[in-house]
Amino acid sequence: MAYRETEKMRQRKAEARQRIIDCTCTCVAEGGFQNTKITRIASLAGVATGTIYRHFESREELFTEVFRLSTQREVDKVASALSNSGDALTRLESALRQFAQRALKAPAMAWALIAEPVDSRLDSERLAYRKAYATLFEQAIREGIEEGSIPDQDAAQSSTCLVGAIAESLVGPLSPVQSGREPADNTNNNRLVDTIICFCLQGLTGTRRQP
Amino acid sequence: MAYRETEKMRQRKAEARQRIIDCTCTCVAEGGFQNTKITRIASLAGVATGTIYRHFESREELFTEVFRLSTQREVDKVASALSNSGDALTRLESALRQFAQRALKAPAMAWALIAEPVDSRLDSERLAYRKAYATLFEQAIREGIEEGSIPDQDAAQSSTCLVGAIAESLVGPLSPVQSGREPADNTNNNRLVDTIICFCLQGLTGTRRQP
DNA sequence: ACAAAAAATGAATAATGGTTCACTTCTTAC
DNA sequence: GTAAGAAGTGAACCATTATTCATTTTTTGT
Repeated sequence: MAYRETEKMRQRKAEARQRIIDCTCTCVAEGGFQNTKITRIASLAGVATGTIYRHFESREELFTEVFRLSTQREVDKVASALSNSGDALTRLESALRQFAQRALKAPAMAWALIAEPVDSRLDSERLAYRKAYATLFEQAIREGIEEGSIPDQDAAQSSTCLVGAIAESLVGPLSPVQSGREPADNTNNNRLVDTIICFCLQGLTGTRRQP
Repeated sequence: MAYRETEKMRQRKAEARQRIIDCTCTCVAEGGFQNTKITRIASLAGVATGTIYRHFESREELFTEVFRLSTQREVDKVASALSNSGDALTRLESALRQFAQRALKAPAMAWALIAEPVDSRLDSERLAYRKAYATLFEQAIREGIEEGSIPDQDAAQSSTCLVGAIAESLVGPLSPVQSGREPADNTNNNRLVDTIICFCLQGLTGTRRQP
């Protein structure tokens, strides 16, 4: 025997893999998945194109991994907002806010995750991502109904509406900057988020609110 | 002079063009835009592939045309619902219902128009399609505010939420049938539509409703 | 130092289906 | 019937990148 994988090599490989993932994220944040070429990732990561395939079955698998990691981070933040103390409605409001605000803070990546045209396999990841949000919201709505802070309703259906209303509202603002559109500032973004949340909470509670 | 285009030829060409469009619709209703091959359209329409290109610049242009025609039909129905008599809120409700119900009645085409992963040029048609709905809803909300049937709010923003909530709610039910999913019946569809509409109208009015 | 084994390389390859275009067929006017 | 011109044909072509794989480089244990 001559070569055995050592801890050092295992670590070096893990680093390369991570670097590939990070550089893919960079590319995606530059121009979405569509425009992300394997050659570009390789050159950014300082490896040969063939090396990518030592770490990932295919471009698609790499993209799936990046999509999952990126969305998991977002979903976790929303889950964390929902796990705070307070009544369900208040926690839900802060979770919805988290969802929208974080997207507007990192618009390029959010656009790729929410609205970029991607091929069908990546699109099914997107469905799962939206479903993950909906499931979290649904649970919170159930709790709200239980404790009385939210009126009785079809929690699964309402949660889907919440995801749709927020995502649709983000599509415009997130779309890659076109000439002649002024860049969104924090103030505008905050007003936008308030308005979306107002609609969503009214939809949930059937009680008039001021944005 | 020898050959001049006659009325007869003009008509024959128009018929061929229409046949190509119709067969494209058929293909799209079978498997979406993605799976629609030029060769299949040609064979269905009884013309050679090259003939398609006598009528349309490219596959993409043909798809764009089909997308526009199909969506226009839907948007027109919604516009027509909005032009009935009655207060704005009532007309809006019937328009939203129209949107959702028609989609569920022709699920394959609706899926292609609303949720199928398509390439970016067709996707911008989809944005325009959603924008067209939103603009119609926005106008009705304005009228509602004016006449007092809807409380004051950001009509543009609310209309976007309406489109998002409905579209997102349709994605699941419209998704190409997977094994193990029972086919939706009218009763279920009607309940689904009622639930969506309830959320939407509560979001608009901030007044509790029963689905 | 050596050889076995793994990892890295990157130029060549492959797959795909939309698109082209040289040719054939059809239409029209005389 | 004829010829000019348009429409129709469909097999061959092309463009694009992800992927492959024969070769080179690196790592490891003795």
